Amino acid sequence: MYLEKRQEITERLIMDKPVRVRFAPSPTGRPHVGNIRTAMFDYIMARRFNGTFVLRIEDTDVERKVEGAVEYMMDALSWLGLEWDEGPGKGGDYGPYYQSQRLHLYKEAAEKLVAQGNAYYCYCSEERLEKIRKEQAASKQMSGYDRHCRELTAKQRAEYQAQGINPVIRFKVPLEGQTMFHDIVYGDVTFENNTIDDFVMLKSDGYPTYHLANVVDDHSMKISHVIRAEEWISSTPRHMMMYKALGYDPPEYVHHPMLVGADRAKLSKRHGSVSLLEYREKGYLPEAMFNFLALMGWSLDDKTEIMTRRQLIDNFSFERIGKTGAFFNIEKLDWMNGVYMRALSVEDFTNRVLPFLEKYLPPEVERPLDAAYVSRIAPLIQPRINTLNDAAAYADFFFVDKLEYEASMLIGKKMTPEVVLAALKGAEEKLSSLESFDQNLLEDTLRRLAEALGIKAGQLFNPLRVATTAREAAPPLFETMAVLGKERCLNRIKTALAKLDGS
RNA sequence: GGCGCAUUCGUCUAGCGGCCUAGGACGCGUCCCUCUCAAGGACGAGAUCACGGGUUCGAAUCCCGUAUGCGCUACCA
Repeated sequence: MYLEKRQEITERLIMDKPVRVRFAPSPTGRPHVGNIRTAMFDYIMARRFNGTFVLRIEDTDVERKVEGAVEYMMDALSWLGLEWDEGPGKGGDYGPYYQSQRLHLYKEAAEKLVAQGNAYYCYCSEERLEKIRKEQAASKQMSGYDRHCRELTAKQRAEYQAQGINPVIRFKVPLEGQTMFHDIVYGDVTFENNTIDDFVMLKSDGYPTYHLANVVDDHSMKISHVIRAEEWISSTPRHMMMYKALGYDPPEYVHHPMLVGADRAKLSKRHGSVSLLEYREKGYLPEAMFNFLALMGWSLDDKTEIMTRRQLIDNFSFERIGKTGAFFNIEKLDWMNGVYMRALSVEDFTNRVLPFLEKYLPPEVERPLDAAYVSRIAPLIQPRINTLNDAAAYADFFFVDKLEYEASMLIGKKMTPEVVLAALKGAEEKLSSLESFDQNLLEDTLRRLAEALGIKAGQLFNPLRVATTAREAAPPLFETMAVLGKERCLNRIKTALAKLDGS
């Protein structure tokens, strides 16, 4: 019943106005999986309710800005199929979509708030701010700006101005009362106004802080739902205050839990492999990644896990977003990627694995690879690897001429060199007289040979496997040999015999 | 320190007052299948639902407190 009520509320909120959501990354580096998961919620939400997905670049921190970060971001979004409807590369009616190109809007809003008495110029130096922070920390007082410039007289302002100080604009937070907002995931959240300090809206370089830019843009871009990580909950009351002072209607808020590292702390670069693009390089499939990421912090029911993009979109609902931080479990991703890999058609798999083989196979292997040959190998490796870049290490023996292994590998447990020698010699003889190297014929021939030699099938197959693949675990023998072909197999058996002689 | 949010198997999660002696998945173990390896199938171990009080005939589910974790506390986002 409780759930139904919430659902009703959500549906109504959605009906009220067209759904417009935005993903608003700050171009400070490679996009990590946590960022992208937020974008995914935006995308799914937009598609689910026939809305618009806006990409907006929050490049308001000149110092942290990283060259190429926007391209990385767009690359990552595109790889996952998170296509945006408005934004860089797409245009739209609410641009520009780079905040650095919208500076006049923020300035205008900030000055309006100053004129209304909701904000003020602050001339405090960084040194002073640093000093009060230290004092506050030492005396364990509440931290935050001490409102030194809140009630400056016109004369005082003129004096500071004359000193050539570029002021910041701070919001005048009410000293009393509470600010409350409703979050669709977390419910009602209330803050005492006296725990919030007079935050900076406009920096002295003329750039806005996140808080101001966010409010101005979400309003002017007609954003209906703000979807962002839980870390923003504490900032939301500031945003509410600005909406109110500016006379805007606030959007709906959907905060979602964060992705955490192994130490349960907010995911960041020090947690290692967190950049989304790294998963592409490691050979994960975008559809698996999409499915997996959607399940971090969201679930459909008590059992469904493998879902197509369409199913994920059609079944998405806020009510099913969880509230607790999720740890990125790579082992489960590996499993899920394997599921998706096995579901691919051979042709599709071949096309996807080809570049990975090109890249990771040893340098002596001639390039470009023969696509027809790869497509014969593909079905043998497809069910046995979990990521595309496992392919090269797993299937190298199909490509490499000189196999490296110890002679002792040929002699399995409960086997003697004599038996192995006889088995391989017998195989060499039988196989060389074979006209076709068909998988069924091979099996038939070799099983018969084992029988004739008076050994178990495995006692023949195992050394043969090592001889032809240089490993004890490999794809099924006869299929493998059929793909390798007669000449290569016989050569490898000869090499194995030589190794046995030498030992 | 202040404020906010959270807390169910190792991990991701189901659970919305009786269906819960808590379900599923990954991983792990045993077995089956089998030329090895995967895949697949069967079975199993694994959670006193953070703890303590309350409310109720009945609580993992509601309330209060405590603990712990995380987030915010920047002219970062």
